[in-house]
Amino acid sequence: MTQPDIAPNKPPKRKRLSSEARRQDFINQAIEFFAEEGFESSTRGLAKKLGVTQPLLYRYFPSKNNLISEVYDAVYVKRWQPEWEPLLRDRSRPLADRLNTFYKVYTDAIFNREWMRIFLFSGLKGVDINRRYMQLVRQRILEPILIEARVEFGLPDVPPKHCEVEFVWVTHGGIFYYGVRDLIYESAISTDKDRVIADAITALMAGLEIKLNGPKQT
Amino acid sequence: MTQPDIAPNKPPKRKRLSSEARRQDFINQAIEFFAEEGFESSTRGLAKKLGVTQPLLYRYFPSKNNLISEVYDAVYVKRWQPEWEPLLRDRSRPLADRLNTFYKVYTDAIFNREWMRIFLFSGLKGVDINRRYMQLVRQRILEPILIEARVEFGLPDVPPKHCEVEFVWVTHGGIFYYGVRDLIYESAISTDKDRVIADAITALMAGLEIKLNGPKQT
DNA sequence: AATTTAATTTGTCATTCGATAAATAAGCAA
DNA sequence: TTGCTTATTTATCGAATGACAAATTAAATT
Repeated sequence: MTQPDIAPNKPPKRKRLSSEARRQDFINQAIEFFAEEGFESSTRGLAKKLGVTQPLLYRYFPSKNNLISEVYDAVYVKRWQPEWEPLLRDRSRPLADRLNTFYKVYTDAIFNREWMRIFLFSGLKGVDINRRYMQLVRQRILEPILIEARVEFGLPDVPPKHCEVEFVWVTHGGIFYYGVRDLIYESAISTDKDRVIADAITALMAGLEIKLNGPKQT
Repeated sequence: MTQPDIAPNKPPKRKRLSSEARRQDFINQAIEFFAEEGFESSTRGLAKKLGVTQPLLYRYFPSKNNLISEVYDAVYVKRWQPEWEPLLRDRSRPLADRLNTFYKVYTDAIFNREWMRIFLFSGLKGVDINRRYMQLVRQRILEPILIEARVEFGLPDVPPKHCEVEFVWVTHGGIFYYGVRDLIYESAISTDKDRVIADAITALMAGLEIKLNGPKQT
C-alpha cells in the first residue's frame, strides 16, 4: 500500500491545467452529474463529484444557471454533426440505405444516458434551446427526408405538408423513444439497435409510399 | 361586491368535506402542481396552491414522498382502462379499425399535460411504478396487437418475438412522442391527432405484414 | 348553549441551498 | 530563495426546505 514516491520527473502532485481546460473539465463532469441527478441537484453535490469545494465553482461560473447553460451548449450544440444532412441528401444511394446509415450514426451520437437525460430534463424545464433543437431536427432531418422521398418516388417537387412532416416525426420519435426505453427506463427487450432501426425504416418507406401517393390530402 | 348572504339552507361558508374527499382533492391538485413544477418543488408551494398552510399537508400525508406515491397511483393506476385490451382483441372488426379506435381512446386518456409530465418526471426518477407501467403496455397492448396481426394475416399462433415487440413499440412510442411534442415541447405542427394516428397505423400495418411474413427472423 | 371532536394555523427546528468575502495554499517568475 | 499571481479552501450569510408540536379555530353533537 506504500505509494512509489520515486518518480522524479512526474511528481504525483496535481498537474495544473489551463484555466479554460479546467473549466471544460468541470463542464464535462457537470454533464454527467446533472444528467444523473437532475438540474435541481445541489452545487455541493457536484463539487463533491469534482473533488473540490463548492465555492470554487463560482470562480469558473458566475452562477448555477450559467453553468447549466454551458451544459446545454455542450450537449445540444456541440454534438450535432453538420454532415448528417448531406448524408441524407446523397442521391447516389437509395433512400432506404441513406436512412439506415443516418439513423445508425445519429443514434450513435445521441443514444447515451447523459445526452438523453439532459434532453428530457431540459425539455421538461421548457428551455428555449430545446425548442430550437426540435426545429433543427425538422429542418435538417425530417423535411430533407420528405424531399428525398418525393424524388425517390418520382413525384413533383412540392414543399412537405404538415401532416407529412408529422408522419416522419412519428418514426423519428419512435426510434428516439426506443433509446429512452433502452437507456433510461431500461425496459427495452431487444438491444439490437440496427435491427430496430432497419425495421422502422422499412415501415417508414412503405408508409411514405402510400402517404405521398395518396389522393386526398389536406 | 356584497356577498349575497341570504341563502339560508346553503351558507357561503366553507363546506366541510369528508376527510377522504379532502384528501383526494389535495391529491388531484398535487398532480397539477408536481406535473408543472416537478417533484423537487416545495410542499410550501403546493400548500399555497391549495390555499392552506404547509403543515396541514402532514395531517393528510405522513411525508412528502408518501404524497408523491399517491400522485403516482392516481395517475398510473387509476387512469388505466381495462377495456382497452378486449377492444384490441375484438375479432369482429378489422385490426386496423381496432387500432384506430384504441389509439383514439388511449391518447384521449394520456394526452394531457399532467399525465405526460408526471410520466416523464417519474421515468427520470426511475421509480418502480414506471417500469411496471411499461410492462403493462407490453403485455396488454403490444403483444395483443402482434397476436391479432398474426391472426389477421392467417399466420400460425406463435408467441411474439422480441424484435416484433420492439417494432410495435416504435410505432407506439412514436405516437406517444407526438403527444410529448404537442403538449410539452409545444412543437407539434399538426394538431390533427386522429390523422397522425391513422397514418401511423397505416405504416404499422404495412410494416407488420412485411415483418411477420419475412423469412429470416431471429 | 355547552361540549366534544376534528381541521387548521402559528411557531419553530435542524438542514440544505446558492452565493459571497476573506484567508490560505500552490504554482510561477525573478 | 523572494515576491507575485492564481487556485482553492474556510467561514459564513440569508433564504428555503421537510417536518413536528402546540395553540387556535371551526364544525358537529349533545
